[in-house]
Amino acid sequence: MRDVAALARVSLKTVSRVVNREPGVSDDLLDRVEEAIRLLGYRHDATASSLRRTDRRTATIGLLLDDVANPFSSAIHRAIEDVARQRQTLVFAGSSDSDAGREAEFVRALAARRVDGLIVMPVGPDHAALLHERQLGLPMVFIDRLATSSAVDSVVADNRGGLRAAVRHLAEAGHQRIGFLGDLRTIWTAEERYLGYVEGLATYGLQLDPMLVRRDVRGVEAAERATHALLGCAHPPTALITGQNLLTIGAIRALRAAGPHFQVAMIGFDDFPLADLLSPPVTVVAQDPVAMGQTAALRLFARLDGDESPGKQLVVPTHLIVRDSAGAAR
Amino acid sequence: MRDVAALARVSLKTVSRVVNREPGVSDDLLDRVEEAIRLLGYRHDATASSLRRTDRRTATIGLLLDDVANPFSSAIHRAIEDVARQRQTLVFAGSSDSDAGREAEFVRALAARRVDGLIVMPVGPDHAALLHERQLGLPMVFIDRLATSSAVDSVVADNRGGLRAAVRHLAEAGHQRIGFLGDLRTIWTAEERYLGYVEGLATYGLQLDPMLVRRDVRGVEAAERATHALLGCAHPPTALITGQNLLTIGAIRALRAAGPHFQVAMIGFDDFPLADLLSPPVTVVAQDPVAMGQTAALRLFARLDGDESPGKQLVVPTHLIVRDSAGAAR
DNA sequence: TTGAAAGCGATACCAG
DNA sequence: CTGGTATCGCTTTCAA
Repeated sequence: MRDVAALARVSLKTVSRVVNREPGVSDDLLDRVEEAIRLLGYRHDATASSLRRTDRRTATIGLLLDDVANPFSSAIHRAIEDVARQRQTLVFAGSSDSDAGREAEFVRALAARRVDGLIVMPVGPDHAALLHERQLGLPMVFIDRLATSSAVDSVVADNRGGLRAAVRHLAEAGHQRIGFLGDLRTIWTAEERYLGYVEGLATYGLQLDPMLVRRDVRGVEAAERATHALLGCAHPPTALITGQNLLTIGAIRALRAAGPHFQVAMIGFDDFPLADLLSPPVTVVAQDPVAMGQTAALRLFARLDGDESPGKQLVVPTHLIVRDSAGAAR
Repeated sequence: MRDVAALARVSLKTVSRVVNREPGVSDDLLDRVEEAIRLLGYRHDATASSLRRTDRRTATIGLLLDDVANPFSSAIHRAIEDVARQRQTLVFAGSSDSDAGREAEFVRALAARRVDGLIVMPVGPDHAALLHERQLGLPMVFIDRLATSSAVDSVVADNRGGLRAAVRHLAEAGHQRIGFLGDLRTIWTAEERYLGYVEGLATYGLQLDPMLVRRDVRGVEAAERATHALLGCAHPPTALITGQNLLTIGAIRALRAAGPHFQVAMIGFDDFPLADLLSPPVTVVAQDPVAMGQTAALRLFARLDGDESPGKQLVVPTHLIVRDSAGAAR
């Protein structure tokens, strides 16, 4: 910038005005500066700029997901990117793999780079480390998992409602023995979905049989094993609800291995591509990751624009997509 | 940092030494400084640090993909993140949507934030804007699409080899009329796969019938329409090769609509989850996005570590996964 | 081992 | 409309 100023024979401040498109620069100087910028291949340094600027904005946000390669997470990521771009904001994305240590490390790294805000899918129920950063002044929105503190907003899916709808659908088809596969119970959504399952059973007059429930199941292969175990027990379920997208896939594999067409009805939580082309097509409780991402990003930017109201808890509806895997009890 | 120095009654430089774990600070002062850091909730400012530091590193890289939500892209993203984390480096991720304007905008934004390097899936054959940034000093690795310049490295899949293998597999099963669906021909991989198809036909003594080829097909729905058109023509193909993951899905939908079990054999380029559970299971040419991402990241970091050799072109193998959708001609 | 002073690239404030 | 000067938070250089 010094070089530009020297070449254009103006002051530093004038170059700064041109670069920031501030009004009140004569056409003559404006041309000279722009010419000098082109000649020297000058590139504005946004980091130095934000250091000196009063608002200290870096036009940068952090996004911490469970795994950027999971389709649910990457759909959220994309939705957030689209909102951020309209604000000329770049997104640092990272994966926690449900590991509190990685979460803490990532948040530290983001804070050190002075991101303007953070959207995070918290790893566990203990938000102390995250809230510590929040108190130090980092605006924060939780996505997919509820905040207990009113210092942060959260955007979550209607997990319980979705599970109740799934139970209802199966109960109305005559199922009495409905199994459930759930992710790590430290994950908020896994707990909520389980509670929705329990509520659903109660609502539709069904017994909760602990033998039909497998929790803390993580990943495709564990789900496959858990489903096999469920099918092999003394009184196997006639229907199965899976509480996460990878668990759904594992259960489908196990049911498929047990017979060419499912002998057991099933409903998955979270829709996935090609669910309608499997045999049978898989009934699911669909979430809306795009709406969740958009909502979270808008909330964060509202905070950056000065919204100081207490933390909101925003719930995005889920809805049952009836395909064919959850037919009548046999 | 000033406050920390004041509270610990030491100089700024001493605090800097403690924060950067430089040797040669007495235990006494070290304790005092660490205590002050804790008391004040001091957070190191990595942006100010890199501004002053001689190497000017920000420990930040940019990653520009076609769409962060595409499973192929997000697998690459994850692999790059894992390599970057070992170097304490954060990743800015973004989607170009195959739009040259968005690509240029994103690269500008990254350059302004002084990323240490860039991994990019170039939108089209014209790399002028990207190479301009490269010349200005931004280390750059192309992923998935070949660089024509020796100033950048590229990591690509063996697209032609994969396509030839697919044609061979179909030819050996007796197919004579093999159709092809390709993405925008401005995309390097789309062109390469088409050329591999043409080469394959020539190698196995088959005629290239332009009526069986549809190019510039973009997205699931367009692929569905193109497949319907292909099936409806005077001499329809007995087998179909799709040149991209979304096109594969569109073709599957169209074939499924035409009959419960594929009347037409097919092979998709790029593997996808559940391909083995469809009816019939889908034979594909699998890429290895994780290896591609790792390789690209390692290449970039090698450059950052001072490797000044001419740009390398690294090819990651593809391999045919034979399932059941590409059986004998009927 | 420790610190004082200069300066990274930019913006803010105020004077002309 | 334009420019000089202080300063953002930190590292570097060099002297003590």
